[in-house]
Amino acid sequence: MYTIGQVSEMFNIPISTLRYYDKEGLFPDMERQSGIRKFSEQEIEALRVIDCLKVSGLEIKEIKQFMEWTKEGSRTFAQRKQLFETRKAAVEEEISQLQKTLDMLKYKCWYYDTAIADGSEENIIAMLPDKLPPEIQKLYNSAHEIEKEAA
Amino acid sequence: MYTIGQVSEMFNIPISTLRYYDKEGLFPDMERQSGIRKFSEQEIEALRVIDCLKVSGLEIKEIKQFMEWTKEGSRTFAQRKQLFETRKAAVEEEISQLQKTLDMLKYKCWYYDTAIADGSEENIIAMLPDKLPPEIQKLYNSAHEIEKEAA
DNA sequence: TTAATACCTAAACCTGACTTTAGGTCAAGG
DNA sequence: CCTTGACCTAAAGTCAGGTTTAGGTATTAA
Repeated sequence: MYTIGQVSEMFNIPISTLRYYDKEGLFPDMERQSGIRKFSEQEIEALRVIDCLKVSGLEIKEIKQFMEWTKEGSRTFAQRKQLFETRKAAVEEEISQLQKTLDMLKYKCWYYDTAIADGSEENIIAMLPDKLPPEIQKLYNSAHEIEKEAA
Repeated sequence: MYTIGQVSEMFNIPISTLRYYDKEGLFPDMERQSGIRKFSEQEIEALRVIDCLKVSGLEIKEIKQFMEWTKEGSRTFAQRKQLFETRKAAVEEEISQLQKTLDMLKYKCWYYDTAIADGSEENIIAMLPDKLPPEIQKLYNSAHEIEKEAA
């Protein structure tokens, strides 16, 4: 059993945030001893799930909904599973968005590397939009949503 | 040259957002014809960069800063390159966070699959924290930040 | 005994990124 | 001529997710 201060230290989350989460109903079963919150393993695991769902794009209200399902026992297994499946798909989608962002960033890094070496952007601009070095052209196309044309 | 309405359609961005970006200084060179905004290729490319930097975690103010650098010409190549390098590192970091989130989500999917099949969580709980099936154990460890212990 | 800590609440406040509102200009079509 | 549609501005409003403030309790340490 941990106090709010200990949990705050362990997870590097402000105390005010933990209280806010509690107020929002994210720890529905948390016990208290003369008014003082006692975080058990259950709440610790809840914190990991909260972080996971938050990162996956869920709002606090929706996370609360999930926490309520867990209180309803085996009746809600299917709903909970569905939620995680949906979140998984969302995160996979987000990763692939970030990969595209990364392609743009890599392209821009190359762009400025080259501009610095050349002292100007002129040479690069002359290569646009399809005479870039092959590796760079791939990044450029990905970042500009240019699909390979039919043969 | 495009009107704000055309750009809004092309990129699926609300007109109000485009005006907001303009007001925040994200299109410092945009021309107008009798008060009406004219989006050129320059602003179109700016929009792609805005999206990229936004996704990478930059705030609007910081993106404005970048747009101002581009106006200063070759003098700011190095700063701009540095910015993209930093953003690249940030996005790589975020992707790896999402990978860990994905491990948690996969673990939870397995968890509820199994719980549904068993009709209860008991069997699973009995396997915690280190008697899970090997593949699942990996996900669990990753999601719970458990490093492999020294041999 | 008093002063520092660690905890508590309710309610106000903050921030970023938009969105909405209210009121106005201007060109084309019926 | 007058209405419709696409544009414009300034300013107020919204929303999520916290954070801060103000005031209070309980335990411990000098």
